[in-house]
Amino acid sequence: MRHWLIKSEPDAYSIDDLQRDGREPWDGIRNYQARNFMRDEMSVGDRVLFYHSQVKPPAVVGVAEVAGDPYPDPTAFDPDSPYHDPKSDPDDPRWILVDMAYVGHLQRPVPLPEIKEDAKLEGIMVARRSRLSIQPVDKKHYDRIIKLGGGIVHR
DNA sequence: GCCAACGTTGGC
DNA sequence: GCCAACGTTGGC
Repeated sequence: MRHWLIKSEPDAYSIDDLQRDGREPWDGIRNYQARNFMRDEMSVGDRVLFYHSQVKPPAVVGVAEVAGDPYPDPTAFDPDSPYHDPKSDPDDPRWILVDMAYVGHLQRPVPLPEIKEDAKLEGIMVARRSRLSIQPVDKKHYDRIIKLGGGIVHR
């Protein structure tokens, strides 16, 4: 099993939204590296840190899991979607996604400044100002974040 | 709101 | 195929 981190702006889609929905297609990803992770490297059941960006402070707030196999992102074909991409041909889809399912909240959020200061989290991608919205996370870093967050709780 | 980082586009 | 211009992300 691999571990990941996904970023979301809570104003657009928060961990509470994922809890309410239970399962959600992770659509709108328009970065090739992030797409490749979903298409080629994620497996059902992989655990995913859910990170809130664009808030003060940014923080890991919960955990999701990969809920299904990859398939074409339908929003790419929808002219009314903000994610519409006319260059994505339905016969050769450019954008691929997986569904994410809610696992739980962290007992308390782990803010970015704390991630940066923690010696055991040295090298974690999100501390390096990476703009990638889907990032692989080492198991030891994943475990450390869960520990700093006081464990996973179901609200 | 600023701006650094960085991915994408398009002219040549 | 290079690279300047441009657009977006996202911390601060």
